[in-house]
Amino acid sequence: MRLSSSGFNQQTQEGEKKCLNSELWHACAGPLVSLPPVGSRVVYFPQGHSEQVAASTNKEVDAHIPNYPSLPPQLICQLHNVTMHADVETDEVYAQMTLQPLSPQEQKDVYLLPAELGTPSKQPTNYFCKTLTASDTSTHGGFSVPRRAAEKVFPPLDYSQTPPAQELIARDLHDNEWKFRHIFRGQPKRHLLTTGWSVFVSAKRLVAGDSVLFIWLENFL
Amino acid sequence: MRLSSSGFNQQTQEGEKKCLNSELWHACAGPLVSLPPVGSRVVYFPQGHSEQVAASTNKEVDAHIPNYPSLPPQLICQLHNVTMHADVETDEVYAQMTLQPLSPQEQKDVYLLPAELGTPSKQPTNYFCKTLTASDTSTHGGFSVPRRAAEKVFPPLDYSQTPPAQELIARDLHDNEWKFRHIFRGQPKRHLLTTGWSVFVSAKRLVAGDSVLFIWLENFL
DNA sequence: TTGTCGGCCGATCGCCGACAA
DNA sequence: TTGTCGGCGATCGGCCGACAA
Repeated sequence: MRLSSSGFNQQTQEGEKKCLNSELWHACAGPLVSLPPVGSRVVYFPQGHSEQVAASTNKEVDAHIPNYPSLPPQLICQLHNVTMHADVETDEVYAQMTLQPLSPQEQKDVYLLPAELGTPSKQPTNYFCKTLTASDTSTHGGFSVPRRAAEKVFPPLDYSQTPPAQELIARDLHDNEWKFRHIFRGQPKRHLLTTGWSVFVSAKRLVAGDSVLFIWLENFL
Repeated sequence: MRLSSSGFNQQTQEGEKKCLNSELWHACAGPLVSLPPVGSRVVYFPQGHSEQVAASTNKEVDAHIPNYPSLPPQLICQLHNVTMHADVETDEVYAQMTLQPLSPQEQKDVYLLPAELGTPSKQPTNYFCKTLTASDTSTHGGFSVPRRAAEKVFPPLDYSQTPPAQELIARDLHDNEWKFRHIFRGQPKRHLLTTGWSVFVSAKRLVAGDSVLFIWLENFL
């Protein structure tokens, strides 16, 4: 099971993109994930990290990961840098952190919490997540948008037109742009993503059971 | 530029497969590559290896590769194991070797060359390699087989039929099976791979300029 | 409300010889 | 000898509402 995601933005100024990616990253990571602030002290467990790397990589890489029998089981470190990433292949989100072990003397020093402690992992409210059905991923048709989701998250349609439709432009975690035709049609009426959807499905290699997450950042005037 | 390859075999006994993979591996590696026999002594250059790994992998893996400033620039080792591999994504061939550093005393010991020294890197003779043209990789048609190659490497056709055709079954480096329709038709007559070829092209993500290598192992009665 | 389907039409795939490099 | 092309039938993609869960 995998998760793909897109964020819409209104092509305003620069600097929005970083904001979008951060919000999108947190939306994908979920509310249980919060990142420690730069400058804070964290505990690093070498053995656990080594086992995790060994388990998640193949044997060949194992050969390059030596044992350090002399290492203590845990190290008090200072966090120097945090960057948010997403796997190029799977869009799985992860964070990369630079840690520096503190000497025993440094550990005794007064620990001043960094002022910016707790840039909170604010979850976006204008988002929706759907598990893809067989029809959603089939080549036979498009993506069926749950009604409440479309009304809350997507830009409003002009319902005076027949059928109401618009082009949506979204960006994924890698800042790639995707275009979707959003239409409100059928009997009974429903929201659909048609043109552009199948390109997204095949590019992300989505199958039934995977999930997609959409967020919407801008306010409309 | 990439290289994909296939070997045909006649579904005889077991144990053939390993032979096929070894021959196919050497055919892909080329005549300049020969593997040292198990038990022989080899020289390992840690610095060169480290630089090579750093250059061929991304930055994140770099973080897991520490420096060993105290290591000597070269280590005399004994070769314990050699296995042949091919990259799952690209079919690039490589070998994995297990080395054990020898103590100074062991290095002084008499070095008995292993008896099996020089299992030679025998290059198969029944093979051909072709650089793919735009027509070969286009979805418009199949694969044009050079005439001499088809006559030397492929199983013989029954030319009394019109048109002469047969189904070829081949295995790649990962032992996956591929089926191709081999037909001799057109004016002037030529050998073509039609049905099944486009599946192979898209699965291996071949483009014009890549190469394919076919070998044929069995004798026919 | 929304998942799946039949209908339908246009785009692409893929097999064929013609032709020329 | 073989790379590319026009031709053409068959298949697939993808948009539509019908229908039912």
